[in-house]
Amino acid sequence: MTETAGRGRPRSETARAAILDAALELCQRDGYQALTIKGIAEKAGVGRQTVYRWWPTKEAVLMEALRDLALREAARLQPDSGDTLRDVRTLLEATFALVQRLTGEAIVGLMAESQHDPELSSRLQATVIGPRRTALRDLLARGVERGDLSDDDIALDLAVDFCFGTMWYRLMGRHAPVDAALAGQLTAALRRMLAPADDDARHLTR
Amino acid sequence: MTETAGRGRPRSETARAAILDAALELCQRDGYQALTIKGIAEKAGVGRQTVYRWWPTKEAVLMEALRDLALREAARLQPDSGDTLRDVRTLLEATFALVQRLTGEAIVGLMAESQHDPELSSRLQATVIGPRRTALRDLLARGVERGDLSDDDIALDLAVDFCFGTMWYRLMGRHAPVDAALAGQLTAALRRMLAPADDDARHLTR
Amino acid sequence: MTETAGRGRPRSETARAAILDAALELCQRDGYQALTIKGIAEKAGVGRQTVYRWWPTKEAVLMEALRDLALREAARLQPDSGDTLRDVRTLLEATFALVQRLTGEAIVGLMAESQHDPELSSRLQATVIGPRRTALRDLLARGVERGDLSDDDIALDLAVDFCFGTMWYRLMGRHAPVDAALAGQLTAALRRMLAPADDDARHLTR
Amino acid sequence: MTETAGRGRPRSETARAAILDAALELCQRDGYQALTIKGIAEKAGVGRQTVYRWWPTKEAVLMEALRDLALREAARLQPDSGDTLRDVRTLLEATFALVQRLTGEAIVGLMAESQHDPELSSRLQATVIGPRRTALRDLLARGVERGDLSDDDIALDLAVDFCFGTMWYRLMGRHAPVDAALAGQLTAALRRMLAPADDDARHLTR
DNA sequence: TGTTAAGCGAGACGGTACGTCGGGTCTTAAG
DNA sequence: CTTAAGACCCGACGTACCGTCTCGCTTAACA
Repeated sequence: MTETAGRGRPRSETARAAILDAALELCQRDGYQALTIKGIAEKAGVGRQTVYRWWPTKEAVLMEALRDLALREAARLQPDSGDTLRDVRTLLEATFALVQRLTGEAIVGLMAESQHDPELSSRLQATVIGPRRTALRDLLARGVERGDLSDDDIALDLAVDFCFGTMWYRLMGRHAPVDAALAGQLTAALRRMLAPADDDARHLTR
Repeated sequence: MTETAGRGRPRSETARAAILDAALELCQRDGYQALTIKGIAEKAGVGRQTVYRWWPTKEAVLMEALRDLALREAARLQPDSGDTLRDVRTLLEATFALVQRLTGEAIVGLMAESQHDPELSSRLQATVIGPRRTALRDLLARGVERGDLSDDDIALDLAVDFCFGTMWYRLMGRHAPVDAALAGQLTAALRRMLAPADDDARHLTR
Repeated sequence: MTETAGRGRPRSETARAAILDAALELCQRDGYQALTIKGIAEKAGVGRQTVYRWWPTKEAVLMEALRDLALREAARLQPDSGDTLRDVRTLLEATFALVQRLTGEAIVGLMAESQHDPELSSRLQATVIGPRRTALRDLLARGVERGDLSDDDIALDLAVDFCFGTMWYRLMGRHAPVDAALAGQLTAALRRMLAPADDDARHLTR
Repeated sequence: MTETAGRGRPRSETARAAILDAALELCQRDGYQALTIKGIAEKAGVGRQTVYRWWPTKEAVLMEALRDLALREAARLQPDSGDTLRDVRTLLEATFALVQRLTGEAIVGLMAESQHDPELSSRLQATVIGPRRTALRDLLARGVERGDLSDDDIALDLAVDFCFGTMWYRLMGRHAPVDAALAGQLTAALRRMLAPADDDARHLTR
């Protein structure tokens, strides 16, 4: 359906994969700013035009590489152990591990770039940021339904910002690690923030 | 004291200011990636070499521009109304206003760049991120001393990450505004997170 | 034969010709010292890199332009009318015309430059100076074989220096024209210098 | 008369000499094209403005340096041994030695430059080329008066071109040395060219 | 003897050309 | 009709030198 005709030489899947791999690797090695279409093509052993034929910019190449990665990890986004905060913790740990492993540099660069590129911004949102955000939001909302958490909408959104905001802030500022321990601390803090408004906690809501 | 020799034509303060202004303005107009030393020099009405003479890279120019801004705003960093959380809210509002007004783009770009430049990373930390972070941390610590807040160290650091993490996350992702309302919500959430540890909240400290 | 691989976009002959033309024209218009690769590229309507891809310096561009000119004129270098001195005169007239028409400025500049560039010096010798020199030398040598001229080797070399030395000296110093009249005077002087050592001239050889 | 007022600090003769020396030395070391006012000033241990105050261009600096040299050598230009051709030989030997020793590079460069700078051309003529030319011309003319040489004016001018043309041609082309031997050969050739006009040589005068 | 004015070394200033690198487009021959 | 190769035009890079301009400091002649 994506392909119109069956004629002529078919697109090389080898080249596609080599380009995406090269893009991610170079971005991690030399940084987003130093990433170059010429460099990607050379590293991938591919003609420059082969990159331009399929992607308009280096941002698009990175986006596709990240999307491929994200798809492979998507399964872990919807755990359901019955314990909401345990599920939250699992999701955060998976996310932190992924982000540590290979994409921090690329995504921060893309985010910087998206400051002046609304189209990139929305694609980034749709592909990388949004799904994760939604997954966590859904998990929390399920907790509210189950009565595990209070039902304050603003607090729910803020809780998501809290988790991923802290993650990005630390990735960028490097003042503290982004690891399983952080997942634990965040989960614990969420427990307090989102505790059901029962008698014991009445004084907190004020 | 900063100058060793008194000989030769002295540095032009006019040129310095014009360059810093031009850098900030162009960064906001066209984005960090599109910022160019050539562009800065032309906008400032200055020879290109005059930029290179004093700053090695566009990052350095931006850093100095941000530092100048930060110094001018430094006064607002230590309010003391007697009410810890009111002070926190004041600090956050001031920070959000500043960041909205003119530096978001630049700082996000610098942060992206600092992913592969440890030296830039630490200067960014020392100049822009750290002071604000410390200011908030100190405010919270004072609250602990006064008994307004619980004394959990991890929770304190996490609270700072919460505030500024959310700020950066929203600045980058653009999924929600960074304004006075957010300051209010964050302050309210902090109230719950850092409520003095009474019996009801003992489990949080683990 | 000169090209190894047949792949990739072939070199543009249009660009090559435009560059050589522009170089000669600018050199004549503004002088050798003012000649600039940037200027050549712009005049030729060509990217700067296209010049640098094929020639390392402006000297190399000029050399190739002169060589092309020389090749087109090569035919006139070996006249044979049966009368040696008539042939000499023809050769000199052709050379003077060429040098007047368009290359004086360029060649003098290259010669100045070649004072500190042995490689340029030898290429200049091989391409521009040498062939002309050899052509005249051969003409004179043929005259010696035919008995038209005396066979003194030193005198023969000196005669060549006489003709072309005078040409360059006048081109540089501008104290006298380099024209057909000079060709006649030189030829006449050569007749005396190189007269066969017969009875009438014995006293000249000393 | 050249100086208007006697007030203020007098010009530093030390600086003037250092600049002229530096110019000549750098020109010989790196070539005319690579000669730079900045380089001259630094080599001379002098402020750049001190060069610009007294000379408008590097050409002017070189001209003055050459003029100073020429003045010091002027004495040798008018030998009179009674034997015209011996005097010629002496003049040529002195000239060749001078030119070899230190000025070839500079003068060839200036000549190249003078192709597009009539003012420089005439100053070069007046200072460097002309005097030598005139000296030789006068020597030959004296020979004519004495009856040592034929009185053909064209031949006389051509003889001068012959001597200095050969010198420059060899200096530029480097195909043969410019030394005392050449002075001898040229003198010998002149003897033939300018032999008193007897019957055998009548046809030369046309 | 103190004032004054020009020259001095130093070095920053606004410019321009350098030679390199990457951008994005194009034109080949090979598959 | 895609691929690798690579030339094309364009323009930013960071450097060097241009010629001009301020500095603080001599260094005399004048007052």
